[in-house]
Amino acid sequence: MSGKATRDQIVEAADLLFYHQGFDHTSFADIAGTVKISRGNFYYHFKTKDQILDAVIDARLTKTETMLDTWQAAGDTPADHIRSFIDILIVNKADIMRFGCPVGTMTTELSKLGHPSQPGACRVFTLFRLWLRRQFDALGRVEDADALAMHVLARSQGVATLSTAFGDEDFVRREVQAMHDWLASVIEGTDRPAPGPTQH
Amino acid sequence: MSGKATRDQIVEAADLLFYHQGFDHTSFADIAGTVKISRGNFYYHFKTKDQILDAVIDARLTKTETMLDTWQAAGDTPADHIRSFIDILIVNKADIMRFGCPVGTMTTELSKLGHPSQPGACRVFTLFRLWLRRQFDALGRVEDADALAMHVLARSQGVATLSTAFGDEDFVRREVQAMHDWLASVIEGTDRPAPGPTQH
DNA sequence: AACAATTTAGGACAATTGTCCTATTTCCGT
DNA sequence: ACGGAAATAGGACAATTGTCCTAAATTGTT
Repeated sequence: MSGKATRDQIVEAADLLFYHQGFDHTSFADIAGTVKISRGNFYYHFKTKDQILDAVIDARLTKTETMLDTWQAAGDTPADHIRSFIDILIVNKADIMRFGCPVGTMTTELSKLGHPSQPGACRVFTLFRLWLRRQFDALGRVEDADALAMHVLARSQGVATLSTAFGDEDFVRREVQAMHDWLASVIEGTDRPAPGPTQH
Repeated sequence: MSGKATRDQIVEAADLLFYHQGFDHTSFADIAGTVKISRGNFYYHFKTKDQILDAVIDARLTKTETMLDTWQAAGDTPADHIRSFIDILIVNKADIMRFGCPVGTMTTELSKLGHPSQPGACRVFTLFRLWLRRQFDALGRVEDADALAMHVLARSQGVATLSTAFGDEDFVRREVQAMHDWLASVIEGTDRPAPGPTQH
């Protein structure tokens, strides 16, 4: 088999395992088991476990970039783009309720471990942040575009964390709807909107 | 030394280490190192690592219950009580920026590990949830009190996660202010408020 | 002071960890 | 078909893990 293909399989399996079990709790044996490769063969592709982590982060970065580009290229309005981001919570609801947000949980774990790749993992957040910032820019909220982007990120992270804790599907739907309502008030209102959940 | 005192020291040290490094990544050697106790002595107080985890969860439950009772007993208005909760993000800002929220990060980790004590850890969330629910009840928002409580919890969790990722102190202050503004609109408004961040 | 119960220290134990080496197999250009 | 490079398998290695046992030390009571 081509070495590149094996390497990709390792990265893909590690990506999933890091998401499902966490980076620290995932062992070489775990990855080898899913890829069906001997443990010794790892050393040919990656010298250390940290190198696998960096490869996973790189893969996530490019995958996220591609997804955002696709949404952008769909040609909808900036508001539609933001709505697409919010709806990740619905589309990936099953996974998020079991394992949380891949980005948030990994950055938190790496922070606790004091791992040197924490800033790298955080760059995925930055990707979303800058992309959302551009959408709010296009909506005319130039001065507070970054604050609004961070607000959307924070709301999403909070919903993800609590959905993992409680496993309450209705809660997720309710909060997603509240975020959509909030976004609508941001778009229509000339004045700054007051935040909070609406009823449904 | 009395066995009870040693046991308490173990639980206290484990509590901090689980918060700082995560449950899985914390070893008996780590705890023994901070308590200055021989590794063998653990077995007298706790048979397994999971028993230590349960003891830590119990300790957090009673500590949280005490804190909430203290706030309640202060005799302020329900709105003041909710404001006290929101301000945890400011009071514990330094720790939260380094290690995240103790409750959120532990429930997430235990979920990923498929650990049997995950529901136990989640009970700390439930403590906050029911307490917040009572405050919104007292404010007259009886029908949607639980939804409002979950909303406050989610916003706090989101701010905690992103503050750990980015380490942005201003972001925390901004979002806390936005939560206070939102709360004010919930209290004053007869109609259901529209959510979102206000400017400062 | 002597005794029994509680508490502690030190280490054994098998299993697992990440890392690394070497022999073997597979692949591809000639 | 052959030779050299790429890729893989299998295992060695020291270190660490959670668990568990036993002897020694400490404590409190008589």
